[in-house]
Amino acid sequence: MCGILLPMKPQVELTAKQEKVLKFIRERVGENLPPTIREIAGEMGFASTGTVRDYLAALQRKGYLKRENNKSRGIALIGSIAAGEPKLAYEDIEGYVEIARENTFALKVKGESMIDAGIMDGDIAVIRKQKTADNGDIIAALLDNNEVTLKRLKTGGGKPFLEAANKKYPPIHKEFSIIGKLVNIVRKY
Amino acid sequence: MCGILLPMKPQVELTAKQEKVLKFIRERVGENLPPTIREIAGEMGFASTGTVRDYLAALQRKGYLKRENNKSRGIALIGSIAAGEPKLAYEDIEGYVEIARENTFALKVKGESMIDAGIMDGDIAVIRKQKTADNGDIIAALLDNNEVTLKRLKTGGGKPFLEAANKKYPPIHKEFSIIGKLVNIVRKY
DNA sequence: TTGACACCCACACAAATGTGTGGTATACTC
DNA sequence: GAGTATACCACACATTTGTGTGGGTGTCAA
Repeated sequence: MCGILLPMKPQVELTAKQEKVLKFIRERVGENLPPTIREIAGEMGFASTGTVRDYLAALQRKGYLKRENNKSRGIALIGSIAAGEPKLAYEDIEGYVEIARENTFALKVKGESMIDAGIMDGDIAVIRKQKTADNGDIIAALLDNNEVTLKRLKTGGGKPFLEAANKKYPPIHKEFSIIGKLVNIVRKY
Repeated sequence: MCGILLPMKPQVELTAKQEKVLKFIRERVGENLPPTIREIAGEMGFASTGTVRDYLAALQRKGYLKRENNKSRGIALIGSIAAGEPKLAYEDIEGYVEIARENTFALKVKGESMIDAGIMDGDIAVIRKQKTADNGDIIAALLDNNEVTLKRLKTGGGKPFLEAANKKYPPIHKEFSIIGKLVNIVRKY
């Protein structure tokens, strides 16, 4: 199955207002910065921090979040999915997906020669510049005709060569130099 | 052939120590809570908060992060997608590769059921939340057993169903609801 | 009636946190 | 030499933030 990392556990019912507070917290956590107690109060229109504490205590008791003492913004969500209305488990969502950026360049993949490695026509390949690579690495290589190509490097015993990830394409035994190593693939739908 | 094109903006160089500070911040942001100035000082072994401020100022000047004034943990990274956070990107041909960020969440793909669509185990799927989708769209669907799955939506004539992109997996005709539509795939090597 | 809970408030206090204003030293460029 | 950047420090200060204590209302079930 192409399932996904999402913990499931029996849900305790929330009231409408608790739901609203939780929703706000989720939004903020999604934006990578959990709210402070006073930010929650401001958003909800509460005049007292004590009110927010009541809510946080309830949400914690019901298993929706964890808190760290004496720590600013120390609210962490606990993932869960409720039957019916999907509640997305932010805990298992990658907080941020890092794309290599330093000493890199990007190129757009043309063709199908790496399709068995899950690299498709039109994908963006992020390449980190380096002159060497290990056996099996996918690299950007410069061929002697000045063409740049994305292939798997093979350094078995003899002379290194380039291998496509598509049986229809034969290995390349021509001269080449390594431009860099593939570090990311980004695809748009 | 896999080929060509590329420009990529040269990054402003960081010193080794600046790199180390940035790495720590990235780790913490990845754990969904940016560090405080004193946490950075503690980690780096600095005795003064002023030292950290010098580093943050340098990293900000060089375009690696943004800060919000008078806000605890108000450090935001630039150059990585933080679910919801503005700004990703790094250049590619036309300017930069943008990854959808509004109203989205990210999931880590498990399994091989979409491999024929070039989606592999461990890939990060960026999903835009929406309740409907078109025939042929790849969607995140919530099954009745609370499992979330990534599949292609088929709305031919009769009842909509889910289709894997791997012949070994049969279509799913169970009840499901649409959580969102796949807008990006990001893979790390 | 008692108790548990949801749902609010005021206010004080301590801790955490960001900021400001000074230092010192080295290295490099112009 | 002046200027700039890096790389540290000390310390005071204001603000932000979490916490504590105490108060109130209403509902609902036992």
